[in-house]
Amino acid sequence: MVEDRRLSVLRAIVEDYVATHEPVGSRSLVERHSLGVSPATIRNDMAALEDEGLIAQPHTSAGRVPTDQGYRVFVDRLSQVKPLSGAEKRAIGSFLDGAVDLDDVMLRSVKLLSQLTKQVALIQYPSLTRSTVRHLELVGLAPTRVLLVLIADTGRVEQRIVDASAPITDDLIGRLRARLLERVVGVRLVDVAGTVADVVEQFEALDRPAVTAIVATLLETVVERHEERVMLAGTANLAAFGEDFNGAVRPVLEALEEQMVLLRLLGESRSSDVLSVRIGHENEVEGLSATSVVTVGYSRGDEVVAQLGVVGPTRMDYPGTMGSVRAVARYVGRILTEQQ
Amino acid sequence: MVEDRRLSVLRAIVEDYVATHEPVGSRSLVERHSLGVSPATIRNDMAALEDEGLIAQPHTSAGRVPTDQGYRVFVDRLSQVKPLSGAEKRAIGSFLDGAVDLDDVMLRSVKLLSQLTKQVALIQYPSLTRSTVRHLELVGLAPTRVLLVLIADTGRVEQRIVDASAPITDDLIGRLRARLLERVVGVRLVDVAGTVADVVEQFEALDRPAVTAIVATLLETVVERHEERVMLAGTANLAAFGEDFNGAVRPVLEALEEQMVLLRLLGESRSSDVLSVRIGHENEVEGLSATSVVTVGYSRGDEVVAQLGVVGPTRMDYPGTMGSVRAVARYVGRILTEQQ
DNA sequence: CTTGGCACTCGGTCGTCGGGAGTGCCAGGC
DNA sequence: GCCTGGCACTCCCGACGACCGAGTGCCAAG
Repeated sequence: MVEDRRLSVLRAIVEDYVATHEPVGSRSLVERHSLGVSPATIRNDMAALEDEGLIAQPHTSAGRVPTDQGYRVFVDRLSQVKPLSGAEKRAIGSFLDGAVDLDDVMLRSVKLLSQLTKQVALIQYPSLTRSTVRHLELVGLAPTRVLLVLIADTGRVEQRIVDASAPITDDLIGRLRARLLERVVGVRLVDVAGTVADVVEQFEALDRPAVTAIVATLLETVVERHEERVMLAGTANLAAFGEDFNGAVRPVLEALEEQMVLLRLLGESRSSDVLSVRIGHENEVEGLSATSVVTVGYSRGDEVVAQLGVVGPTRMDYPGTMGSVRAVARYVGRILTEQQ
Repeated sequence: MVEDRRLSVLRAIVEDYVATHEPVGSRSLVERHSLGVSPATIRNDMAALEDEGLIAQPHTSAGRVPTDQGYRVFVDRLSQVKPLSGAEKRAIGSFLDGAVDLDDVMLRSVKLLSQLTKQVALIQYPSLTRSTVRHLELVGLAPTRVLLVLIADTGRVEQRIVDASAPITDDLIGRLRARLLERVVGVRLVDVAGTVADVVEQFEALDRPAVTAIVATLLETVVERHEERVMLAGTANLAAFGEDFNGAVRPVLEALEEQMVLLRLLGESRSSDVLSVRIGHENEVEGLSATSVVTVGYSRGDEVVAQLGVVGPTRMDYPGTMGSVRAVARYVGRILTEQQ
């Protein structure tokens, strides 16, 4: 009973702090929430919550502020994901429809998410490794140069210029193309290495240098995790976080410019379609210890193909953010699935 | 003679202000530069420069700061582009080599430029409209869906999913592909509309809906200025500008997130390979009136195909920035040209 | 366990006050 | 005519101190 009220107090503190961005005191707490007890009682509860490490005071005798642990408890036990309003859902639908290709879907989704949440949004491209090859094309560019284009069934197109440093005739390109096509179309990318292994041997010694170069590039394209590309939007919203935590903008921007960091952020909860929330120091990425990251996987068909999410200040509106992230993930999944 | 000294004073003020970020007074000016006259004389010159609108004082009785016009004069008449050091040139070379495709070249270049200048760098993709079609591919995805891939001789690949809402057989795809190939390969993109105009007529009535949809998408792809894509890097450096002009970070970030704005920034000096410098209010883009934009065209062969440049605070190191921008543009041009 | 009372802490704001940097002007010198 | 040293003036900035108010912790009583 008492324990319950304490948690209510914690919830109230989180909500007020998120709304006002100011440490919240016992008096304003009883005024804004009908807790049915006096400020003095609240103070006792607060002292207890502080002992548990869920809230803290910036300075002696100032209001309380939730700690990372406090947010953790709030997210795990005290809040529910807030579903979007009908208007918001319609906005999502109309915003995402009309995307012309995969890049466009990614771009629109990430912009939308940043606008909905007023935070920085990220989206990872659908995984290539799990998908299959839909088509492969070789185009001669110069005597020794070939453009290799690989089209996956996710709609993703990868292109590479191969410099074979050995002459490549159009005839050779044609034969190699045909041979490769019969070996890779419909094959999962991860399996391509196996199916093309003996292709080189099937060509005359004279052609082998060129063929080897092209096949090697193909394998690179397939193996290198090119699905690990991340798109970003809403960095302007960082300035708004900054109101309070100014100066911390720089490390955040730096972290966000590093693809590797973004991948770690999204990757930590890989291949799960359950909302993941990492709060403050729970993030292992340096420079993002004052931010929280909310991510979720999105699917194509019934398989989770990548992650999307947002980065924001720890004092964010978790229920709302989680609702938006989940909703956008579902819409993206729907679009990818339909676009099969 | 006197006029000359005044300009020297202006140059000294710009250099000191850029170095220190603080208003510069008459005394420190004579100390740091061997002007051969007394502070009082400098004060007279400063008063004259102020009358001409080239410098200003933030408050009565503070040092002077260059105005946008002052920077203008500095750039036009008082400074020379600073060539890069040998080490820097080598760094550029090794950094840009090893790019695997066009996207990679763009990405590496823009990152490099942002690191060299410690500012925000932009690069525009090579213009598609001026280039020719190298290859075109149609890939059937679903009964009514086709993936259209267009490869330009710049190395640029455009992809579109076409939903014909009419069945498309593999046979039809094959015939259409062959027909289109003979009409578009080697043709300049701007001329494609002309060469494919009568293709639809050559198919049976039954196939026309599908063919029309595909050709329409092809025309869209060609006409829509898809070359107008811009890549960005170094936004973290914005935080460093912010030391002084804090709070102004937000509008800048917002402006930079808008593709249209970036295009205007780069486009204003279109198709010229002469360094363009727009200072402060000379920029028509709202929110960037406290920044300067240095851009230059880069070429493929002997034709200027797009622009690249940087955005930084008006108090930037113009000679150094201009040197870096020009150098990177030359290297990018070289790579694109070799990669013919 | 709750509550009202009370003393205490401490951050933020405001006004005051020199110090210092810098200016503009003036009169004298080259 | 231009340069220069001197001088009074302006004004920003940081330090200092006082005050106010919000908020706390503790205690004794209900």
